[in-house]
Amino acid sequence: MTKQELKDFCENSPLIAHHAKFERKWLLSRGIDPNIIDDTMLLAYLYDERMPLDLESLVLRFEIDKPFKEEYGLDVSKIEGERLRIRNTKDARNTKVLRDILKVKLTKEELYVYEKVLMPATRTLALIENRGVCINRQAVEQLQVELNNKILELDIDRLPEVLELEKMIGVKFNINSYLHRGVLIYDLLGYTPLPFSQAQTEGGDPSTQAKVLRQLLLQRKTETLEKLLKFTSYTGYKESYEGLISFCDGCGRPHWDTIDGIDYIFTNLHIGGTSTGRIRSDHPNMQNTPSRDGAWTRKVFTSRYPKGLIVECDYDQIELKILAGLSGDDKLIDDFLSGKDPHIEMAKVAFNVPNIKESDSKYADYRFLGKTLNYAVPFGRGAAGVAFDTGRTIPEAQVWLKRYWKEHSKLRKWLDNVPQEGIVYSPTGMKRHCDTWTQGKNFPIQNSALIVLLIAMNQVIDQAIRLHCPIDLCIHDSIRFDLEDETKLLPTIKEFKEYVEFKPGELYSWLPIPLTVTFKAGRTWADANKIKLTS
DNA sequence: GACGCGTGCGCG
DNA sequence: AAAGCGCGCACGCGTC
Repeated sequence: MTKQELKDFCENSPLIAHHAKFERKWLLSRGIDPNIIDDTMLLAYLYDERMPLDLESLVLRFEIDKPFKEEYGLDVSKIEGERLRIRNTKDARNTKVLRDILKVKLTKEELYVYEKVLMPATRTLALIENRGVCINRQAVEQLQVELNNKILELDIDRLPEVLELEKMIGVKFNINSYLHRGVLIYDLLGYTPLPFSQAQTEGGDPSTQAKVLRQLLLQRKTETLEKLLKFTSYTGYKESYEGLISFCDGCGRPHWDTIDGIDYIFTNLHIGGTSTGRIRSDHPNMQNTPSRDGAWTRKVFTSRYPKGLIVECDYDQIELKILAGLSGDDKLIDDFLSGKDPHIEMAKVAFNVPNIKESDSKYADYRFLGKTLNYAVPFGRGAAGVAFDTGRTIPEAQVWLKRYWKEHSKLRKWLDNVPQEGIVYSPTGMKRHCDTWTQGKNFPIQNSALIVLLIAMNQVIDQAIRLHCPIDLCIHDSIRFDLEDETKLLPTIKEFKEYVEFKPGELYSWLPIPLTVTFKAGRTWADANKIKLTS
């Protein structure tokens, strides 16, 4: 078969795949855009998100075929010739049977979201993965030196309590050992453990996580604890970037490559495998690159083009808007429609700072804390948790929570009516088998937001390529682009907006709030907030 | 020496 | 009665 014949066949015949994104990646990188109409991996995921999704497990689970003692369990790349042909024929037949079995098991709503959103998304994600994320290798090496210097400057080994600890245990202090940290903080530095369950480990010991240590620091400042906090975050970044640039993943595939002298990271974006429908990223995980305190380390990610810009498109408080729409909570909806910032509104009441202004030096910190509460309290964070987050006492938090729920009575009512366990449906048509009530409350929200992102990306992906501004990453509620020509920034995002923003009721009939985005752009990912364009 | 689990940390 | 949810990854620690 010639390449042209393969192209004609793949683009004109209706194909069934198991793992369509994977097949598409290979074909798309060779200029073939296959006409895949079904993906048994996605169908199985929609049927039961807890199931193992590999073909062999599914074929056995639905009793389609007996296990092949010799063939299955064997790496396909190690099978050759006639045996490979037999194996592939069996796989193809089993995939078709599996498709027919699964399709009748799904509801009309599930099939709708499958056909209209998830199947097209396998193509979108394949195109994104094939692009790769540009990274400056020299900058990474420089960053490692920078972080090393910061770590050395802290001079942890010379701190009196660390010396004492080493004398006590007879080995070198190890920041990664929770036993070492526990003894150092609670025994040698003499800090009193916080009285919150959130400040304890699963085993009941006082936790040594940074969040707890920051609370302890508010009570009593010590040089050792301050340095310890910095030390953990610096070593964290260092390890994170070391992982990023290590040549191979666990399966021996390179996940970064040099093409025409430019380095790229090729992450995997998985559409299945999460309980809520969210996209996962692994080998390496690009969805957890530092963006808060360590945002400056993102300077190693640059545009692949000499005159290019990294452009980021973030949805404005999408999950909170969906929560407002689904619950019909008047207070939340009014806040959004009157243009108030719900996070700073939350901070004003929760921290008792009604007059905080944007010019205040603590404004950003308060807004961030308000945001954590906005995404925690509705989903079940209680008085103890809120007290822990805000540094208030539990009785204070109880009073405040009571007021919050009184103001958001409709939200409360909606949340109380979510099924306590078992199958929970999202308005998108997808379902989840929930173990706890809090999972049930969270699922429709995360899932509805995810579907918005997928629809937006499906709509914008081809335009983005056409306008020389391809998508190269997505992180839950944001889409990352790499713009070739910086002078085209304004017209490009103006066109993108048409595809990614939605009017009230346009996507979800129950959502009376517009879904808007904020575009940010910059020379590197670290300064992709220098140019900011809001609706 | 390999493995599972717990802990902690990065992100949304 | 009390409870945030969703991920991936690296490391320590204990077990086999």
